Formats: sequence, structure tokens, C-alpha cells
Amino acid sequence: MTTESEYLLGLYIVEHRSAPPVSSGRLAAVLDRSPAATTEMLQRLETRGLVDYEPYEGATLTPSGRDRADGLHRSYVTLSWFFRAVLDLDAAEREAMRMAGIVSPSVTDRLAETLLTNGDPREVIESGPPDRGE
Amino acid sequence: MTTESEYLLGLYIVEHRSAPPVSSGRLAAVLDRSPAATTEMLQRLETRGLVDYEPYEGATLTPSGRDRADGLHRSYVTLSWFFRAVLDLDAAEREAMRMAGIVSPSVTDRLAETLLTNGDPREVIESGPPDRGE
DNA sequence: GTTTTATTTTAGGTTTGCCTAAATAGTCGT
DNA sequence: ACGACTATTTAGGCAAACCTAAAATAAAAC
Repeated sequence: MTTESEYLLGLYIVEHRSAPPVSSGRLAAVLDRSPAATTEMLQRLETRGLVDYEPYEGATLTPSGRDRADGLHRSYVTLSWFFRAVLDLDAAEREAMRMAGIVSPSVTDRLAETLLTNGDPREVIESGPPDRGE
Repeated sequence: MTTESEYLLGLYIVEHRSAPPVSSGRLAAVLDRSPAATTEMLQRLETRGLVDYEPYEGATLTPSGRDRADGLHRSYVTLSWFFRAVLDLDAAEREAMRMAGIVSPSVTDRLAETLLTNGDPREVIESGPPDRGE
């Protein structure tokens, strides 16, 4: 299920940079996979009700997919922030993305809480686009 | 390569609880896999030079495998400590184990550094058995 | 020293995810 | 409207891990 998460998060991020649907090629580039593999996965995600997929057009997150992606994005932002602000690591963006799908919510939730309590709060949660109109 | 890591770390931990070699069944129980899957993996690890494997006996980490496992164990201890002492999560042992094989060393290294600098240092690095005679 | 029991291994099969190459569909210029 | 180009999809394959059931082996019990 962890690969699935990467696709969902990638989709989420791309959807917020330019309007959906997201083409296979675009997503493939972001995730560093072949377009063919990406198409295949998008089709799989559709059967799971997580995206709407239109051949030659691209994919759009369904409400259910967006839910999942939203949680992943929250984790991603938290991790990313932690890596940069606390561990002082740049270039850990990609790693944060990978990890968002792997770490259990209890960990990222607690991490976020801890950061907000002990650290500079502010743009932790709101640093990404948590939603935007259809 | 992440599954491989789990096996190496499991092997490392079991080797330090009772003397090697580690049987398939024992390792299977620790990693929550079927004995058959474990046997198969041990054979694969042998072809990669990471363990010595004796049928019906079990596996022993080679120097090269022990090197790898040692790094993983260091990460594991760091993560485990972080989860418990900073995030105040119990029962994250298993997650720490899983993550040790996934997080890049740069992250766990920096995490360890940061903990040692800012937190209660003490038994962070030395909390596990970092080595013991053959 | 057999037989029973427990463990380990092999056999056979499945799923997931990826890739390359070939086919197909859309798009744009003229 | 046609051809050329580009992007996407399908086809065919492969590798990694896992599982269950059956066979083999080792160890213990009698």
C-alpha cells in the first residue's frame, strides 16, 4: 500500500500546482517512474475508487482519494518541516514524501503536536495548500 | 532492499539474544512471516554474501552482513529512543524497526546528533549491544 | 533402533509493481 | 484533411516477496 500512497500524494501535489486532471506523463515525471507504470497504477487506483481516470486525459482524485491524500500531505508537511527546521537537512523533501506513506499517523500526529508545542509553530500545518476549490 | 534490511536487523537482534545461528522459525516469528518465506530470504541473503546459511541449522551474519546490520541497529535505537523519549510513544518499537531500513542514514545521523546535543544524552548509542564476540 | 513429532525446506502459485517496445490516439501545422 | 510529432496506452515480461501444502529431515520418545 505504500506505493499507492506515493501516487496519491504526488497526485495531490500536482493537482495543486495546475488544475486536474493530472496526466500520466506529468505524474510519472514527479514520481520518477515510467509513464507506462503510471498509467497502470492510475487504472488500479480507479478500481479502488481513489481517482477518476479518463484515458488520454489523466486522473483526478475522488473525494475518498482526496481524503487519503490530504492525510498524507499533512504528514508530508510535518516531516518536511521537521527535517528542515529541526534536523537542519535540506533536500529531504523527497524523503519526506516517501516517508509520509510509510510512517504511521500516530507518529506524525505526535510529531506535529510536539513541534507546535515546543518549537516555532506557525506555518506548519498551513504551509501547503490544504484545499482549494473544484 | 527494504525487506532485506528487516531481515538483517532481525537477525542482528536475535543473534544478540541467543547465540547464532538463527533458525528460520525463530526469525520468522520475530518478523511475523512464514517460516517458508524466511528460509527463502535467508538463502537469498546468502547469495548476496550477507549471511552464512546452513540448511536445518540457521543463519549467521557475515562480517559484511554484520556491518549492514550494525548501521541498521544504530538507526533503530535512535528512532526508538526518539519515539519514546521525545514523542512519548510506546509500542513504536516495531515501527522503529521497519523505519530503520527505510530512512536514509543522513536523517538518523542528524537525529542522533540533535538528540545528543539538545536532549538527555546517555544511553542512546549504547543502549543496544553494539557487538559481542563470535 | 523404530516411530512419532516438530521443524525446515521445496514446490507451486499469486500479487504487486516496474520496465521496454510496439501500437494507438490526440494535436498541430500547413 | 493529412502527415508528422508527441503523449499515452497496451502487450509481454521480469523480479521480489509472500503464502499454503506437501515432502524431507532432524530430534525425541519409547
